[in-house]
Amino acid sequence: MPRTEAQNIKLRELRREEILQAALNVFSRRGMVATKISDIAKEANLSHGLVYHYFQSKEEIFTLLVKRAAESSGQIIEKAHLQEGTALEKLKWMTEQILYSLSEGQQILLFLIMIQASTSDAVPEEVKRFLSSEEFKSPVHGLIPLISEGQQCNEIVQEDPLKLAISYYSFIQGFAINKLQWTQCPVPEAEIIMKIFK
Amino acid sequence: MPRTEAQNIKLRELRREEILQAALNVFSRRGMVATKISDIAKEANLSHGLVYHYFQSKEEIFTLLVKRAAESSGQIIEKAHLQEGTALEKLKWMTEQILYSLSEGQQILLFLIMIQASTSDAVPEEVKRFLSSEEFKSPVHGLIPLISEGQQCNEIVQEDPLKLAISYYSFIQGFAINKLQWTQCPVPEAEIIMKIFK
DNA sequence: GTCTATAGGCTGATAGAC
DNA sequence: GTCTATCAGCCTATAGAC
Repeated sequence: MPRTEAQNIKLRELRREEILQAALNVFSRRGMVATKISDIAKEANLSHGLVYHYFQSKEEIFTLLVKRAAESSGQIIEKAHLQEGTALEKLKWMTEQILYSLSEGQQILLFLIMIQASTSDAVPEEVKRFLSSEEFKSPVHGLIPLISEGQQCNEIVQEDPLKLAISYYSFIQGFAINKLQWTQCPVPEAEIIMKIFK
Repeated sequence: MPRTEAQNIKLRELRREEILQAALNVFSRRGMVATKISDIAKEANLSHGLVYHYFQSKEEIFTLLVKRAAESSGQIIEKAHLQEGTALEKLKWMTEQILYSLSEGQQILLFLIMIQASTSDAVPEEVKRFLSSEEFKSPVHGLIPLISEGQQCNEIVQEDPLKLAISYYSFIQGFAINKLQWTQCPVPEAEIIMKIFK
């Protein structure tokens, strides 16, 4: 009995995910340009020709991962807004979530893809367009409303919210990089970084 | 009258510097692999063939720049140690120096080369060897003595010095990246980041 | 010292067998 | 769906003219 159409679509989707996951692993450590299609194929245990059966090009794969990373970083800020408690409590919750997600699993790899995408000139045009489009909201700007809210009820120091947001996000990005360089580096407590708001 | 030998050496050294500077400009934005020798040549206004008259390979140029960046980041920590004042004052002085140097000139480019070198697998073997050699002392470890000193006279909070050093250095690295992404981003005051030590 | 021309190798992408 | 073989283009590095 042949597989139904729905099953075929599902299988195809599964295989695409396998390839995307493999690509994420190699892209995040080697960057887009230095990664060969054959590296991705090897990581996913299939032939390089097959990668092109599922994706049109290396650039398409990279672009998909960048969009996924952007979505993921947008979601955590959204979730923080929806959290119970004061603005400062929401920020602390978010910080704990991020530090935890950076210390386990592959969330950190999405983070690094995002850093690559936004710091390198050698990325597909579509990535550049996406990052400067309305569709993409930078994490720094997503943080500002939360910080301003905290300042209004005097939970957070009266500094330029933009500078605070940049400081906060710098720490997060920098920690992701540190973690990649040195996998077993200890994870600082959320309280340490929260001090910049006090 | 022909140039003396000394003048020739000097001229050669100057031209090498021009090429190194051009390479730093393009490497820092595109990464080593995505940078073509012809990109460097174009940036330095000379032919790609001539680059090979002064350097053996693209990898040699990149490796030289990594070593230069490592030296530069080591120097700032050394200078901080030699500064007058308490440990906390030394740290603040260093933070101001770094934030200033990241907001002007090309110091930031060396910083970014260092980040690339230590986060990417796609770097020359010699860079990997250098970064894991005794010769190279990571900034995080350079900071620990200063932090411990501050803790002994109770200027600095009694937290794991390693976690404090990681937090501090994460912020610095992250800010360098932010600055690259968004050149006109405002520079936070040193006081903001110094709060993590309080 | 500086350039242009080119060799040689690698890789992204495709074609076609199974 | 999956693989292997291959094409075409690009890039590093060299050779050789000026």
